Amino acid sequence: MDCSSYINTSLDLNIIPYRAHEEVPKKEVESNFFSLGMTNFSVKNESIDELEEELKRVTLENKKLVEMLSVVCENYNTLRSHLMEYMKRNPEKEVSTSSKKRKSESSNNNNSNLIGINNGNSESSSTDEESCKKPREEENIKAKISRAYVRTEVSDTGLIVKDGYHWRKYGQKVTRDNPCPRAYFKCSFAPSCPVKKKVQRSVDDQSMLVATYEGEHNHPQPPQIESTSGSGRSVNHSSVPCSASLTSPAAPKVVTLDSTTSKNSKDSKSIEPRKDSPKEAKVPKNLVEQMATSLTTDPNFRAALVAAISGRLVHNN
DNA sequence: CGCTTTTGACCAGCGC
DNA sequence: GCGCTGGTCAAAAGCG
Ligand SMILES: [Zn+2]
Repeated sequence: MDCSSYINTSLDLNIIPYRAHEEVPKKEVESNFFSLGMTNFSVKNESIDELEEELKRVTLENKKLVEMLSVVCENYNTLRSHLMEYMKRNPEKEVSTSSKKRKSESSNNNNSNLIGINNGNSESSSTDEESCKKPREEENIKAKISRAYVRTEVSDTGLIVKDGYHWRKYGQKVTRDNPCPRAYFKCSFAPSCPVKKKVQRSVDDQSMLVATYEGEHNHPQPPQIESTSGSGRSVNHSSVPCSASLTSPAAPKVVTLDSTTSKNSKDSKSIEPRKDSPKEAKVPKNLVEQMATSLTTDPNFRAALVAAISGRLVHNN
């Protein structure tokens, strides 16, 4: 198991499209390789042991990097949800069908929107097939129902999806088509914020949480520190590491990033997103968070992000 | 002490 | 009308 995990990890690392995080650890790696080469020249037998040792260290670095990646993914998805909210509010004409009935829910299925949220673990992100195919029809974007597939550990029994908002659970039901219970959440800002969400495990993959969001937040995210412990470094929004390919409408298969090895039960069942270990404070994490917060609340930045991502979406189609 | 979670009761569509 | 099912309410319990 571990071996395969390691392999996956390094594979992920190869995919990492951004460089900001790489630089510091990369130096270490390079120096490791360098000393490794030196050793190789001098004694061959012992170099094998050292090789293994260096391999371990490099693997460790890989894990760190993957952790960073997951952090960045989380940040990205937070930003993305902000973006969705913004885009939906922009053409805001039809505020609410205020559909709480099943029939209207099914009728709303047209403009349902799939988004991915990184739960610190693997995540998948996909946008709705139809509404994205025709971004010209801006009116499709104002979908009030979005769906997120979140990958968690099977051992994690909690139905908690960290998306940056505070939720209050108000119900739980076992549905007929799924042995796993479904949890109902309301935004903690209710009733001023009418957003609700349902979270249920996928029938096929018990490690997959399906979160269905209804409505849009009419408030910024609560001052929640969103980086996971340890590796919160800089926030690099320029790349889109977590965007996954679209799902076929019938089979919601999702592409996931394998970062399960990096999150050794650190965040598995706690809503608390941070348990900052003081050791890792070499980097002014608070500064980074401040920057991220100011960015996410800056309408100019959001507008720019909207433009960039919508352009990307158009280009993809 | 205030907030959240739990959990059974209750209510409203829907199919028959 | 009746039963099934999904969604919500609200009192009690739990937690920091
Ligand atoms: Zn809200």
